[in-house]
Amino acid sequence: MPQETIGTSEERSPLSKERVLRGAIALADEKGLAALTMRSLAQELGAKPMSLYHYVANKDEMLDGVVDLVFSEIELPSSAGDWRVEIRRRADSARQALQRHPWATALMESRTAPGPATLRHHDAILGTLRSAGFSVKMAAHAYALLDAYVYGSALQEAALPFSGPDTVAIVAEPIVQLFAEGEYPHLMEIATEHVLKPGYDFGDEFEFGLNLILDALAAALPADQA
Amino acid sequence: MPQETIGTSEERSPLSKERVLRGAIALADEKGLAALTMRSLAQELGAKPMSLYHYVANKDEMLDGVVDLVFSEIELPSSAGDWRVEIRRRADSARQALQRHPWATALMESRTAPGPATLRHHDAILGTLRSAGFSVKMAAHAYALLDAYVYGSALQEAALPFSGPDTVAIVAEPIVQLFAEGEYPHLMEIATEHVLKPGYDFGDEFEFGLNLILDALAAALPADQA
DNA sequence: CGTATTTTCGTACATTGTACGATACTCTTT
DNA sequence: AAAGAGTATCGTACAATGTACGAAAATACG
Repeated sequence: MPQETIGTSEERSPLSKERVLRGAIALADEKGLAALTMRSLAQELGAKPMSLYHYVANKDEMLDGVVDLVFSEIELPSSAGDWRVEIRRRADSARQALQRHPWATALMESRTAPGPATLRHHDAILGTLRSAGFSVKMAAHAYALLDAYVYGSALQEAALPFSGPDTVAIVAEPIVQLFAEGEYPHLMEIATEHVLKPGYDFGDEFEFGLNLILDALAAALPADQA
Repeated sequence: MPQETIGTSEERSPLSKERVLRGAIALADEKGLAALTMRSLAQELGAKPMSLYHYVANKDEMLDGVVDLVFSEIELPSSAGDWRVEIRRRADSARQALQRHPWATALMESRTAPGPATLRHHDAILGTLRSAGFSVKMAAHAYALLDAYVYGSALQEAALPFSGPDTVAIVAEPIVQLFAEGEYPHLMEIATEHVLKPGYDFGDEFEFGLNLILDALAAALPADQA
């Protein structure tokens, strides 16, 4: 049966690096990072495994590209306008991107080779800080601080067994029972009196920390400019 | 030649979960996380691969145990004494632990099941904050903030292609040349005027951020207590 | 001793990344 | 249209990995 161009709705749009990387992201989003294998990705794209290697040198390099693509989803801050607004916007945007792709945080660690989107991203933030009046040194400090916080929060959130407001209780209840023995009293306290309360949202923790950092940086700005 | 109890200095101390986990850490420290395979670990321990499975259910559970062991290396803060001193001590200690085991940061992401050392650790920090006078809610905020910062910094540091003061220049110089084209002007500026300066140490960035956060939390404490 | 339990291991298999070379396809030049 | 050159796809095969399964060896205990 050598006919094949009939109605098989298998879309065989031609491959490309772009399509490979986007397919990888989609697969990781859908089935998790562990399910992202060259074989399954090829199948998803309607191709055979070895075909991918025409667009990526190897899996590691592909993951580098994937990370850079995720970075490109993050809104860049502008150097004009209020720096606090701009920095906050990109922080929220980064958090959202890493929420959409929770596996990405893990990836960013192992990859040491930043791609163009990553570099552009870093450059934009530094530009915003410099335009706001921070000295070179202070901009570096602020940048390291903000970045550590954003990625650290993403790490925390990815490790949480729940996501979104009010979904906590379902998962947490049995866990709380486990150490009701009184071995971790303060964890208990936080859990029952804060996290398990209806309406709890991890996003609030994020906003609190971000505000605190921005306020403190704003307070340090005048002295730095002098 | 069926003799074997002679002088072969292969130490065949009996296996144990402890020995397996510590061996795993040692191997990851030495050869990197990718080199940590059940086979190589078994060899390191003078055993055969399948023997390990009497002490760990599978590799994933082993990694959970490894992460918990790394956590146990971090100094716990005390609830007595100045909270800022205590929190700082544990932050520095955590950074050091994650510097000793740079691969651990990546692991912490994927594992969702915290071990006893991890729980004890979290509990101790919350205890210190509560003793300092923070409200439940504020303690949760402060804790999330501090933790995100510490792990985020570890993530950054692990991604850096250098480590320790003054080792930057060697690696960074050629990179800087690469985008000397002027595409990333602010990165250039930071690089040449700050990071590449002799005496640069990433640890200084860490301390700056930690101080800023602690100061801001201290400032928020009185209002929170009221 | 023997017997029961624990600890160690040998073999085997499925899954992964990917090296290597062959095939199919596309485009230019005649 | 034919031929040739390049490009994109793929088939086959191999080494490395986690680990299921059950056998063997070591140990503990009556």
